[in-house]
Order: sequence, then structure tokens, then C-alpha cells
Amino acid sequence: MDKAYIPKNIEKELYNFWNKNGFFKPSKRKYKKNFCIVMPPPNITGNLHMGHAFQHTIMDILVRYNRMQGKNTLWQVGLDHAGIATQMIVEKNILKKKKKNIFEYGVKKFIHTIWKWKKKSEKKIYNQMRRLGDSVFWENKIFTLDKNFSKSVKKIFNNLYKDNLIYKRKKISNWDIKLQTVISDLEVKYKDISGKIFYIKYPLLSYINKTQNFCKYIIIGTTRPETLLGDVAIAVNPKDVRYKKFIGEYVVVPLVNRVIPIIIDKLANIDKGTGCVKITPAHDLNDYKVGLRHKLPMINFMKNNGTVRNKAKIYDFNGIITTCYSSYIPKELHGYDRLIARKKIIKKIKKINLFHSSSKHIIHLPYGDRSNSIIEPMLTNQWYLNVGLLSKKAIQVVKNGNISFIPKNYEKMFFSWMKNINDWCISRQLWWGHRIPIWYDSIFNVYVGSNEKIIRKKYNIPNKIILKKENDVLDTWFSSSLWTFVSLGWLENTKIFNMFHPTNILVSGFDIIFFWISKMIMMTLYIIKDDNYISNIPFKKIYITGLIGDDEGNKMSKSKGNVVDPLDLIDGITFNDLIKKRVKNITNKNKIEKIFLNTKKIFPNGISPMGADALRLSFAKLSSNNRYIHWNINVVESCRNFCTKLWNASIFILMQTSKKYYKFDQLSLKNSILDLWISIKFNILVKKYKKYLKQYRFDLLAQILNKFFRNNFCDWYLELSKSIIINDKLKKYNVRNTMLFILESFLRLAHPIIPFITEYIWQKIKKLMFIKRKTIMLESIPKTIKITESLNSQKKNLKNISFLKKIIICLRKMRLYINFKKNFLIPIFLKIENPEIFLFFSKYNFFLKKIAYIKSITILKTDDLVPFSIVQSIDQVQLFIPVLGVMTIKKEIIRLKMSIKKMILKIMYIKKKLINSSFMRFAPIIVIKKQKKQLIEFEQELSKLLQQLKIICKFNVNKFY
RNA sequence: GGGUGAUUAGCUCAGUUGGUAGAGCGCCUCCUUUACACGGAGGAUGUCGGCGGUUCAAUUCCGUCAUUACCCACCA
Repeated sequence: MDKAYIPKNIEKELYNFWNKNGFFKPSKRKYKKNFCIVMPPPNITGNLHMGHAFQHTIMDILVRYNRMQGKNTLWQVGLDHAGIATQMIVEKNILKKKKKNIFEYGVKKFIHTIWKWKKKSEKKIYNQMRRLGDSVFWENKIFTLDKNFSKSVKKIFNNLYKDNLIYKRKKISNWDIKLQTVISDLEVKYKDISGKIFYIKYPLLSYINKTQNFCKYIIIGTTRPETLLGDVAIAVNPKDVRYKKFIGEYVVVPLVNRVIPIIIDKLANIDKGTGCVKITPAHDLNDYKVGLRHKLPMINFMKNNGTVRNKAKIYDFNGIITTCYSSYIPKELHGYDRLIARKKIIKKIKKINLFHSSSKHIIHLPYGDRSNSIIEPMLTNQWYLNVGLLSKKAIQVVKNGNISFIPKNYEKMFFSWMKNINDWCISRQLWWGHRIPIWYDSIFNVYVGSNEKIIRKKYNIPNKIILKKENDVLDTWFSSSLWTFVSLGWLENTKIFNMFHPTNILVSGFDIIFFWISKMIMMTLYIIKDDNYISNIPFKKIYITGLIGDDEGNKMSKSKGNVVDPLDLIDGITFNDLIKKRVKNITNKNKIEKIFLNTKKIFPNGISPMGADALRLSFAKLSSNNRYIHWNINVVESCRNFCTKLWNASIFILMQTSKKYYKFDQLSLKNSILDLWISIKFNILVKKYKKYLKQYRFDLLAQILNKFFRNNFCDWYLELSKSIIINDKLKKYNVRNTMLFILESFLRLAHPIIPFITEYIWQKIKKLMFIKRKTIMLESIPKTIKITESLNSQKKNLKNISFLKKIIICLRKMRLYINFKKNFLIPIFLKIENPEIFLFFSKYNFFLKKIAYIKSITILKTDDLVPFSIVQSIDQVQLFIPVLGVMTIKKEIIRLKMSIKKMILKIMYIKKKLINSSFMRFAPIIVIKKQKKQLIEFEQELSKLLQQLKIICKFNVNKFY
């Protein structure tokens, strides 16, 4: 092994070794148990970010663990075409490079360019996965627009259509003007913007008729005056006394002179605006509902690009064109963007004296999540999936516990959302995606099928009738919702599908529970039935991870310039390169300055290479139940340090065990006090390891592995074993056996989290242990070590070693107090009350001599005179170290007094309890016993402390004062 | 407005079937002893968000308030 741990030198090679040997492949043989995870397919829009790396780590830990448990294991990998996101990013690219928008560029060319983009992205993303160590089944990788995937999508669309679950309807929906597509509610994000509210006078019709003089109005507040072009009613609250008298009357809409009724509806809020609200069903989500309630017509005045039409389109409440109103729109508004039209309208209204006032107002504006443009609710014809029944079934399987969330509290979120779910709008006006498998003839009859040929045959349509394919594509989440079964080969009914579906666990962020997880559950329940026609679930468990933010808790985003690329953590990056990456595409100078300062603060010297193992270990450590994870480089550093420690300890063990005269022999694993101790500790580790894995507590898992290896194995076992190797020639074989054995077992325990370094070291030591198998990946998770000693003697062993540790720690402490140099050998004197401990000392004093640099140990009788010393007592032993010098003594007196004070407080606390009659009456006997025992211990301790103080003070007084 | 979580050491977070609390990082002191300074040894640090209730006992259970984060709804 190289002297220094440099992850770069080992990781890539090991990954190739695993992959080439097919270790990631599931077997086609029948196994007792199967284990499968389907990876949430990353979008092809860009690289994997920290969140991906985090989730992949969790998945790989589970996959590797289960593989090592001897299960037939599959981690399914693939990519998502990500409709809107990809189309946007490529569109932007084309605009930048070719100065053309996509309409100028052309559909065919555009699609071709996206495929090229996909190829590039795929390469990058898959490379990242390899660097992270993802043990995925590469041969089965799949893309959501692959031919087979498309076939499945079409087939499922057909089934849903046949079952009357899919319908097309004109409804109001969120329209993205920039992308010119409908988007779902979930893709709309709200922002608070300071804007204006305008108050406009709507003349009352009855008054006009009477006096020909506009002097009575109803005043309406609106932030979107242009929508008056689509007004069909004014609503007031039934409880609002101010407007009671006007109910049933009519007003005239300014500019278009449309006569519309005043109606009552609970939507009108007495406290908001003027209390009456204009109703524009074609351009407002709430008004749409009011329109349906009151069977009002819908007037659409806006084109899909957000400009004002020349003539309004008028529909009845069912969406059927009517002529109940004039389609007149003032000429001077034609063709203008709705925001410009707004200004023009205000101007004109002022002119005709119908303007009342305006005021500043904070508006909660809807924006497209992707395009970042203001969303206009619009009447459009879209395809919907009826999810009424599907959602109920999905709620059932979670309620039954067939699917469970980890952590559990996400179930509440899931239920409340699923209960209020609307029908799913599955069509999008995009080019990149699955075309909806629908054909129309010239009179808009609808035909469903997977291609035109089949449809003509099926419906017996002659060739002279022209069929036109639906232009819309399906929402990305439609194909994603089929991911678990289609990716496994549902269409072809493959062996793999039959073996591994339903999958075991889905690992995902909470941000896509509604987008994706809920839909997967619904679709799978609908499509997949077992032999008894019982619906199948897509996965048994859902592990929800937190989202990774920067160390202040902000989301990592390119525009904030706080992104950390997982590959940069693995390979390292200089400060300058990091800055370059972070300010790329950012033009605002202040922002650049800010990013620079922030980066300087957190990564003053860039990032040094950490390696994939350290990164993975850090993710495991951070994976608590928290929703937001404050990610910090320090954690990765401490994890890298752990890997280095593992590396160095292995070098030491290799040094010890690759000697010519030594041969590993597992049978001679005889338990000396030390070997027995580490075996017991190891067994505790294994038990906890399994427990935490069962609970999906990877943070605790990482913690106990670290604790065992550092605090037990390195700090005590290896250190103490040195004295055996030096001193006891008979036992050194056993010690070498044990250290090798424990190391090898530990490597297997740690492998799922830190696969590279464990494999590397394992390859080095396997020869020494005569292991012929190829890889640690396919070894088994270690079981507890069989210990022949009785439980009692195990307990005793733990006690003895902990006693030994106490003495050593105490000696070290005293040494520091006295300011002895570390390697200055000191004589110590002991007074021992307990004969058992006396025995212990005579047996194991060589440990002390080596590790605590003791020159000699003299055991005194109770009455023997003691040289001038500072004293410590541990259990039933008094420990004396002879000293000279005033300062030490003074220091020691202060320390002792402090300890005495603390001890007295502790004793008081317990005594108070024991005096309390209620406590004695009601507390369980065990608790009382425990407290009593503790009191005795504390009191003993106190008396010893007092005695020490006495001795020291005496010494102090006699000698110097 | 409806909902869900969080509040524990300077920071990031664990924990307790109720019996005065832990880790990592940071900080202080000492040590370059042949596995390891990406190390070792030792140390300091907390009215466990406030108030009230249940209980012999509350950081833990219940109520309430405060702060904070997020989810859903919301363009008068």
C-alpha cells in the first residue's frame, strides 16, 4: 500500500474492476430473496447536483448492503427526458448560438438538437454516477423516450382512454405565455411583487336608463384592469349589506359596454377591495368556478402569446361557442401585450371619467417555475386524467401500510394532498415528449391507438379520409409515473420485471412527492395486477431525504452562485476555478462580488480532493430526518480524515501481519483479555449496525462505525496490542490474527458506505487471510463473533478493560498537570484495597508501562508511607505520582476543590430525592436502588477526594509554609 | 388563511419507553513517540425556546405562547 491515501489513485480503477467483472449484475437464477431499487431518473438537463449525490449514496448503501446479505440485487438506472426543462434549456442554447427562436429553427431540427444534447448529458451524468460508485445494472439502462418506453406509454394511454379515465375538455388552466404551454398547479410558484390596484367605476344600468347621466356606479378594485374585457358579472357577498339593494341589477362594463348582472357569491370577500369583485371566468381560476356555479358565459380576449385579440371568443359555461354577447374589443387594443393593454385601458378609462383611484398594493403573482414568466390563467382545450378513484386507491395502500413513508410524518402531507387532488392535466403544448396517441379526422372525431395504421384497421377508416395526429405531448410526469414497471421491462414481460416488481424502496426528495411519487402509486395500482387481479404497488417503502442547502440553509442554485459540484469534492478544485464556475452566466457585478466574497469565506483555498468515499460517508452522516440539510465542507473533511485513518491503520496492520514468520490462522483466534474485549465491542457494533440499517438511520450508522474504529479499535486495541507484540512473544500471534480478522470484518461492514477504500484494503489483506474470492462487494455482511466465554466473564472483561483505560487516562491527565514530558518515564505507587484488582495489576501491568510510559509500579500496603505525591483514586485503587514543585500542588488543590464542589452538588441532588417521601413511595424500586447505589458511589468518591486534598494540603503546609 | 416540522454546547445536528444530556467541527493546553499532524493526549462549554399542566420526578408527555422553516390555498 502507498504511504499516503490518495483516493484518485484507487477509485476509478476499482469501479472498472467491479463493472467489468459484472458484479453489479443481478442473477437470472431464482434466489430466495430479491432486492430492487429503481433510481429516480435524473433529468437530462444538466449534471448531477449534491442532492442527487446524496440520494445515490443512500441508494447505493442499501443496494450494496442487500447484495452482501446474499440477495439477488438490482439497481435500475435511467434518465428522464424532462419535457419543459429540457426544451427550455436547448431553446435558450439555440437562441444564444444561432440567434433563432425554435419556430424559426423548425421542429425537426429542434428535436434533432435535443437528441444531441441528450447524448452529451447522458455521458456526463453516467460518468458522475460511476465516480460516485453507484453499483447500478448498466446493461438495463433506459431513457424515458426510448422506443420501448414509448410503446408502453401509448399502450397505457389506450387502456386509460378505454376505461373512460382520459377526457379532453376546455377548462381554465395555468398558461405559460413564454413557453406557450399549459403547466400544472405544482409548476406555478408565487412571488410577492409590489404593484398597483386600480379602482374602476362600473355604471349601474338602471340608473343610466333613468337619467342618461352616469352618476351612480359600483366601484371595483382590480390589479388586472385589462381583464374587464372578459367580465361577465359582478359578485357581492350575500352577507354584505352595502350591496344588498343592487343584487339582481346590471352594470355596464366600461369600454366594451357589455351589460352584466350583479350576482351573489361567497367568493366576494367583504373585507377585500370594495367588497364587490368582477367575474372573468376565462381568465381567472376562482372566477371560473363562480362562472360554473352561476352558469355564466366565458369570454376569452387573449391570444396564447398574451396579446389582445381583435375579437373576443365567447363560450357558454360548457365551453361551447355562443353569441350571447358581442365580441367587440376596442381597436386601439388589438394585438398589444396584455401589460401594455393594461396601461392603455387605464388611460382610456380616465378619459371617460370612469377611473376612481389607484393605490400601491403587494400582489401575490403566479410565475412559471421554469420560464419565470407571469402565468395567465386561460381557457384551453386539454387532455385530463380522471384521478378520483385512482387517488382513493393510492390513499388506501398507504393507510393499510402496504406502502410506508420514512419518516412517517410525510404520510400526513401525502394524505392531505391526495384528498384535494384535481384531475391531472396530462397534455402539454411542447415538442419534446411523448406525442399523445390520438388522431382526428376532419370533423374532429377522435381515434386512439398506437399508430395510424392500426387505427385505420381498427376503426375501418379508408385512406382517403385524412387523419391528423394530436400535436400535444404528454406531461413528463405521465411517463415518469410508469417508471418502476416500464423500466424493468413490463411491456416485454421480462424475467427481471417478474423478479423485481414491486420494488423494495424508493429514495427521493420530498419536493416531488406530489409531482411524481403520488402518480407512480396511482398508475402502478391501475396497471399492474397480480395473478389474482389484485393491484400491485410500485414500492414497499418510500425513504424521503432532506434537501441539501448551503451552510446557511439556502437552496443551492446557479443564480446564487453557491453550487458545489459533487465531482469537485471528489477531485478537488482550485479557488480560481471554483469562482469561474460559480460566476459563469452571471452578469450582475454586485452579485459577482457577493459570490466571490462568500466563496472566499467558505473555500478560501478551493477544495482539496476528498474522494468519493469521504463524500459518501459525509452524506450518510448528514442523513437525519431533517428537511433541510445545512451542508458544510467540514463534515466531508472529517470523513476524509476517517478514511485516512482507516488507510493508516491498515498499513500498520499489514506491517504487523505480512511478516515471514506469521501466518493467519482463524482457528487460533484465542481470546486474550484484549482480543476478547475487541471481539465483544465488535459484536456490539454489528448489532447496532443491523438495527440502524433497519431503521434507515444512516447518520447513526456512520457514527458507530467511526466510533468503533477510532475509539475502540485504533485508540485502544491497536495501541495496547503494541505492548503485547513487544512484550509477550507467545501471544503476538493471536493479536495479529485478531487485528487482521477485525479489520477484515470491519471493512465489510463499512463497504456499503465507503466502497472504494474498503475494497482496496480488502484486496491487500485477503491474500494474508487466504481468501480466494474476487471482491468484497460479494462477501457477506459479518455476523457477530462467536465467543465461548460466558456472559459473566464477558462482563468482567469489559469491566477490566474499562478499569485499565481509566488508569491510563488518569495517568495521562496527571502527567499533563505535572508537565512531564510525554516520554519521561515515571515511577508510580499504588495502594490497592481489592485483592482481585491486585491480581489484575500483577497480570497486566505491562500494558501500563508501554502505553503510559511508566518506569516502575510499586504496590504499597495500606500503612506504608507514601512519598510526596499527587494522588488519584480509581475504583478501589489509590494512585500516587511523586512530584516536586509548588505550582503543581497549587494547581492540583484548585482542581480537587472544583471536583469536590461538583461531587457535593451531585450528592445533594440524590439525597434530596431520597428524603422525599413521595419519591420513595411512588418511584419504581429499580430507580430507587439505582439512586442509592449512585449515592454510595458518589460518597465514596467524595471521601477519596477529601482525603487527597488532605494529603496534599498537609504536604503543602509542611514543606513550604 | 389551512397544515406540517423545528427550537438541545460558539456552529451543524443526535438523543431520552420520563430518572439533570452526547457527536462532529470550532476553541484552549500539551505532544512531531516508526500506522497516522488529514495525527495523538487532555480540557472547557449547556437554566435542552418562554410559561402553565400531568407526575415522586419533565429536556422528554399534554396545553399554550414566541421565534423560525417549509407545504397547500391566494392576481379584488
